[in-house]
Amino acid sequence: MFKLSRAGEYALRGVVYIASKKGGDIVHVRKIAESQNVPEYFLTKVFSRLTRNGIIHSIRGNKGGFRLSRPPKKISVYDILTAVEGPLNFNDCFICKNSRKCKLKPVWDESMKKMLEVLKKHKIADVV
Amino acid sequence: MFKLSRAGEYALRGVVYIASKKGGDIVHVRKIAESQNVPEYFLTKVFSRLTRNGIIHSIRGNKGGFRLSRPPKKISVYDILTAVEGPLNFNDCFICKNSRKCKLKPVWDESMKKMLEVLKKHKIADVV
DNA sequence: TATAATAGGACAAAAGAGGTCATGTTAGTC
DNA sequence: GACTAACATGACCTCTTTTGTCCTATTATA
Repeated sequence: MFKLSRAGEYALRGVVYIASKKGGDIVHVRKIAESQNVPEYFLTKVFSRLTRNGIIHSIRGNKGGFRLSRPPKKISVYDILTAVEGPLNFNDCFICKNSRKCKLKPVWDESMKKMLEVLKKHKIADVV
Repeated sequence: MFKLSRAGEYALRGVVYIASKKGGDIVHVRKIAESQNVPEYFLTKVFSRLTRNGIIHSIRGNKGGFRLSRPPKKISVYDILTAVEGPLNFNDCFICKNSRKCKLKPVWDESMKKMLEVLKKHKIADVV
């Protein structure tokens, strides 16, 4: 049930990899894919989601690549996962769509909230 | 990513339904399926997992059915989900299988732990 | 013995995840 | 300006997992 998707995993590893490079260094997807032993084309997809969501910045054209769009201490694990997976919306996880007095949903929501708090608290700078 | 499976949802709703009945009352799967508007045969499957894992007790034969195998205040949401989904093992969710000094895994583990604490804390008696 | 319930395996259908590819766009370099 | 090497994106394929159905066996009651 609570499994991290490949996309999420690759995104985290990719961002950590970029963060481990010097400040404004531009990194190619191929380089990352090779170093992390991850399928290149798939990683491209994942990175474009990170780009669209403002986590990383892409430079197109020859000599292009990616760099972080803000310092690692300002990017949380949560930011990356939501960028890749869409909002970790616990309203989707409704238990009793039928009854609005369902008491299970608050439990589920609370558990999600606790989890996300942890993911928000930890920044990429902490895990490089 | 963090979506409750149908199996998990049905299990929770089924157990809550049984708990809402009088003490030792025996309930038929068909009855539950109808009242919860859930596919009967699938619910059968889910319930057999709950039975195997000691959450509910099955009575076979004519006039058979299910009842809780312990009082609702001793059954947590966590118990039910793990019975249905298998252990919510966060070791499966390894991020960097490669490097054992990966700093992402502790973050993931911590977030899982927080979430599961909530699911363990809340008992069926609280949500009936 | 008939009946009505659970047990569980086999299997089909549907959904989702993971991965690949082809084509387009962009910008640096010669 | 042409060439080249990078990202952007949509289409598509494959594989796995989840969800759902059905059939047969087993069990217990009346």
